[in-house]
This record gives sequence, structure tokens and C-alpha cells, in this order.
Amino acid sequence: MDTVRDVLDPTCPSQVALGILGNKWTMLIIFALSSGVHRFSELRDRIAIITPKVLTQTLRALERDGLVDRTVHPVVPPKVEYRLTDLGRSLLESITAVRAWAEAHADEVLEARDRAELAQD
Amino acid sequence: MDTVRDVLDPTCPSQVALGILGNKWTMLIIFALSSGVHRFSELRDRIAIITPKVLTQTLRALERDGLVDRTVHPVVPPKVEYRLTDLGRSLLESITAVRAWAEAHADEVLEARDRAELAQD
DNA sequence: CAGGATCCGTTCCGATACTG
DNA sequence: CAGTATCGGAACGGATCCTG
Repeated sequence: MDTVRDVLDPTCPSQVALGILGNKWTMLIIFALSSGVHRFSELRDRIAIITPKVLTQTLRALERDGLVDRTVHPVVPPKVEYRLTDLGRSLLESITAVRAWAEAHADEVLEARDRAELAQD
Repeated sequence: MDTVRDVLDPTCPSQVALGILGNKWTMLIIFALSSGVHRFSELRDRIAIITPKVLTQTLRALERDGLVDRTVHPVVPPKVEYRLTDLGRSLLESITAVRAWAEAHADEVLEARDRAELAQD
């Protein structure tokens, strides 16, 4: 393993991964888009409690990073579609592993947290 | 795929994963610990620019979540060792996939960012 | 419909200095 | 050696209201 000493460098892969996954909503949106093409309001409804501002913000960030493709149809009312790019789909596979880990072990983490809270007395 | 509608629930696996991976330093520390047992100062040196405060903070969080084990040896000078738990090692495998993705595709992301910046005119 | 603008609270983070 | 204390700034996320 390398020394992680180049963590200052925004080019460092770990940094890139963090810049993407560190965002609270990224994973959710990638999963929401895993099933295909979706409109803004579909995503908003699907992720329920997300505010439009944050959804827009996050989608734009993903677009900038080349993970999501945004298509504007010049019609009234406006219609905008989002889909994963090939790059986005490649990330989906990797974070699916994380998702699987979370589903398998979330309870253990929660138990550990509870134990830590109790031991705090 | 489920509707991600329960994102409010801190028990939701996605939330748990985010709570852990969303932290800027978690991944780095997990990787730093992948090679075995390490002392505080080894970790600090290894991750270079991290401040002791933040290193402590993050390690404590990982300990609370049951991912890292902390052993204090009652000697002078103090000696404290950190190692991954079984749970931590299971996470390591999953995020290794993310790491691999980052190493394989970081350049594409950076290119996309550059293109977005140029197109901004 | 798909957002942009604004404001504001919280949380995170880093630098510096100090201690058992 | 392995932290803790304190402070201040920056980034993030949320609520509300507004618009082409």
C-alpha cells in the first residue's frame, strides 16, 4: 500500500473517491438511477426528503464528474432526464459492494454504538 | 430496489454506510490499518497531514462503530495500539472495490471536471 | 416542471498550544 | 507518547420563497 502521504493532492484516488462518496446524497442518487432514466421530480419523490436545492446541487456535481448525464428536452412544461453514464455505472458496481456490506452489517454497527453508549456511564 | 424512502431512519443501511464513509478520513484510516497493528503516531505519520485532534476523533468514531479496536498498554511512555476488528476487515474488503474504482477511473473524473470547467465560459 | 435565490444553523476541520 | 483544550473559519445541508 502506498503511504497516503499525497492526500493533499486532489488528484489522489482516495481524494477523488471521497469527494464523490463523501457527499451525503451521492450514493442514494446513484442507486436511484440504477434502474434507468429518471426525471427530476421522480428522483425527488424517490428520495423523498431531499430538498430540490440539494438534489440539484448533487446532480450537478455528479454531472461535472462525468457520472451522470443530463438531457434537457426543450418543451413546455420542461422535461429533464437524468441517467448514469458508463462511468457512473462502473461506480455503481463498486458501491454496490458497500451497500451489500451495509445491509449485512448495519445491525452490528448499531449494536456497537448502543454498547458504547451504555458503557459511557 | 427499495424506495430509499426511509432515509430519515438512522437505521437505514445507506445511512449507516454514509455515516461511516461520509467522514473525510475514515477510508484513509481503514486502509492505513489494513496492514496490521499500528500506534497512534504511526498512523499520524502515515496519513501525514492529519492533525492529532482529527485523528483521535475519527478513531474514536470507528471504535464506537465497532470497526477498530483500541488497546492501551499501561506503560511509560504510553503505548496505544489500533487494529481493525473483524467487522472492520469486512468493510475493508468492500471499500477496496471503491478504491480500485477510484484508481482505475480517477483520471476520467478529473478529465470530466476539467471539461466542465472549460465549458463554463 | 425544474430549478434558482436567499438565509441561516450545524457540523466539520485545521492551527496552535498545552498535559498526564 | 498519546492525546486534550480552545478557537475560529469554512463547508454542508435545510427551509422558504420565487421564476422561466
